[in-house]
Amino acid sequence: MHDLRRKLSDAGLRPTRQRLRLGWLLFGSGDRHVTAERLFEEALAARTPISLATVYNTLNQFTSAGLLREIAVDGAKTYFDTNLSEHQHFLTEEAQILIDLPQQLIDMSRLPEPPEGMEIARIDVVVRLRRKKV
Amino acid sequence: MHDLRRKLSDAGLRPTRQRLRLGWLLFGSGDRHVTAERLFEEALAARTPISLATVYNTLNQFTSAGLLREIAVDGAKTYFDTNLSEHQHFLTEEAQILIDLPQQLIDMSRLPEPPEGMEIARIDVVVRLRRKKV
DNA sequence: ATTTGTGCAAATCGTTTGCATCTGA
DNA sequence: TCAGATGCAAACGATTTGCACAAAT
Repeated sequence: MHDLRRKLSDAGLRPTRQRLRLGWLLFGSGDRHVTAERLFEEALAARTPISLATVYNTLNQFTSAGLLREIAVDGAKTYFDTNLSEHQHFLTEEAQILIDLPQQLIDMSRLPEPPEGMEIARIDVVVRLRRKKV
Repeated sequence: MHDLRRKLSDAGLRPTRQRLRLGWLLFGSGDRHVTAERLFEEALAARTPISLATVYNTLNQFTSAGLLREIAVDGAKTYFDTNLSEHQHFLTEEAQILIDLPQQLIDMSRLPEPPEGMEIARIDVVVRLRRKKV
């Protein structure tokens, strides 16, 4: 509880009602992958009066404060991940659900040389799944 | 030239003026990474009367016909790749330019077991680059 | 003649923003 | 008190779609 207030103020964010609520939903129960829309619905279901715009703003603020990580999945929607460690994802095509991959897939020893003057910022890996046809 | 007409009709697509033009721009000069907007500008520059909607439609048709591959980069824009082989990309953050990676990054021997009833459809890897700070 | 493609403008979808109003330190 | 947050609605940018017209088989 107080960790959360702490977490927010350490990040330079005022612990407002809605930020505490969203923080609680996000960080209260292990690793999570959420979209803005989803989190908005959860907040409403939890009787937290909040606007979708605030959910978007909050997710972005949490992300630049380093409390969340944005996940690069193509398509329209943006996902946010509470698991900040280096890891990758399964993505199920229909349900659009993300699952953490159990291990590193990248062979770091074979990382390519980036072009002159550039460095590697991040490597995104998404393993797309489809329903197995029988 | 006739390859292209051939390519289109093999794919069940009528070789119309605009499809031939776009096909020519796309497949006429090695591997390419394009957005709809970009290809639209090129077509106009090449004095091909075409509408942006048709460019979108055509890119999607080419993709479902297996002539193009969609690249999963997060963010708003969708990229299409004429290189159909298994490969990955560098992405420069500001310029939003894609570059083919010289080699496979994925350690295929360590591919994870997909969840029950699912199979791996595709693995997307994007190596994000940033300008090296001096 | 029939089917398929094209162009335009309007519609959609996720996300952002401007601005007036509220709220927490 | 007063900077910073919130909510709403309008703005946005990429993409899709509905429909009348045009072109290909």
